[in-house]
Amino acid sequence: MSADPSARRGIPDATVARLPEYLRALTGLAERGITSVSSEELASAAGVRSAKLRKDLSHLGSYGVRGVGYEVDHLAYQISRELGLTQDWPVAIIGMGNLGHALAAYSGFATRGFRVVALLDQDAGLLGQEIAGITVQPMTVLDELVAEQGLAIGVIATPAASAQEVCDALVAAGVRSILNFAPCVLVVPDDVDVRKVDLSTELQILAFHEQRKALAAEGALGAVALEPVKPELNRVVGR
Amino acid sequence: MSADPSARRGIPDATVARLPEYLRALTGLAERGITSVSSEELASAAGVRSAKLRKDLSHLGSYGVRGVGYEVDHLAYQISRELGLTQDWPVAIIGMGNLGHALAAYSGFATRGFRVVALLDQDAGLLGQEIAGITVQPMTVLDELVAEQGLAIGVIATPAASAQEVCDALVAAGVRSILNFAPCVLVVPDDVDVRKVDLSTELQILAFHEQRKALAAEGALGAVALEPVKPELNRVVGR
DNA sequence: TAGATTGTTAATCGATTAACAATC
DNA sequence: TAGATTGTTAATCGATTAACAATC
Repeated sequence: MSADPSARRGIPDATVARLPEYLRALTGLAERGITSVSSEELASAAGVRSAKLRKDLSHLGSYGVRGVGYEVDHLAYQISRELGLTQDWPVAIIGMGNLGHALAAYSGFATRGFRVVALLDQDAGLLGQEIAGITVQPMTVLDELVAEQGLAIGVIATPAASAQEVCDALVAAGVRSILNFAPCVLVVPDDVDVRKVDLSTELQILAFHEQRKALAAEGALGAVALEPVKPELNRVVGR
Repeated sequence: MSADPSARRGIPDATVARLPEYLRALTGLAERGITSVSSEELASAAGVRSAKLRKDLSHLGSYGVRGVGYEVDHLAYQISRELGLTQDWPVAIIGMGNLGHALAAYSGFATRGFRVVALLDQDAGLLGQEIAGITVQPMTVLDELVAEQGLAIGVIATPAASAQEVCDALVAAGVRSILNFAPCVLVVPDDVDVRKVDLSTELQILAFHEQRKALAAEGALGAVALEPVKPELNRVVGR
């Protein structure tokens, strides 16, 4: 609404969801030694239109220079700060099955201010085992993790059947941000945020569009062009 | 627009994205022996408001009975059909690192009409190895998979550096639906759909909201209630 | 100054919500 | 018929887009 940084409140959800992609694009440019970028170039690297990018960035403040563009390092820093990535976020992963294993070993977490401080499992058989250099602990250490390590984010990688129970334990310990990989709806208090990643759901959405394309190819839908696409770098369906 | 099923075209993206969740909720009800459900009950199980559910379902047709509700099995079938899940979808996973391993072993794919028909990797060292009962093959078999197995969906689980190359190979072979786990933007032709799952992005969005909550708790944002929440079962941020 | 590009405006589009007439 | 619940309407809200004035 205003260029005054103190007046920026309520960044739209849709904008927040795109900031990480902008940040990644900027990091890539910086690695290639590029120090300045226009909204057109950055938008192209992030797979969006330039108007959308400028609108998004306008919610953070006025960090560009008219006629010139954006300074890569400065904009990257501002986005990092807005996302809260200038601080360190301790993360716990619960559920050490195949997915939990993969998440524990995933280096992408560490790259952006996230630090896996604990791996937990309800299965006593896994306790003490070491995964990606971290010892698997029981759920009972949650209170301690919150109090002593400042744990604020929990990642649920358990089967659906135990996800709600694990979620309840996280909430009881004071964790208010949860990333849920279990294919189920979690019931939480209002002040707890849940984001869900569901592999099967993503495939089902793809299948819907794939089916449409197959039907269109067969001509079953007549001569109507099914999706009059606009030119865009990365055609992302849905969302 | 109309209850005539032949007139239903262009189901909104937001609706399509929720259909898998409705389907899952219905499956759960069916397993518990429940044969009939109201929009209020089903919405609650799926974590949305009943008005939204009814609006969503109205795009598929008129499958409820006023004063009574929906027949669980029938509605589940209609949603399955709409999503294209009454047919079998062959899927190939490319990139057999930690994540690829986990995806190959993930049983959630098989439950809903998806069948992993191939595991591929560019690394010759992995070829011939067996993962989750499937032999790892080279990228060169792609053409054959499309021609003989009807492969239509590819899952990219490679590092970001090779994702575009793998994507190009998939597109060249005729795959038009891609689920991308690599943290990068893929450039594809207009008729190819890409959905992206990015673990790090999800955490960054959580961090943004977590930071806001921490600031609010400190009182740094004054006495203003930060997010006047509406009562909803599952509080999901963003999207 | 002339050229370039931002930040903002205003129009458009799509999604959500509450309310209720239709109807079982 | 009375009670319940759907499917639809209309209002509201939020996101996208194109165009351009501001300004480096």
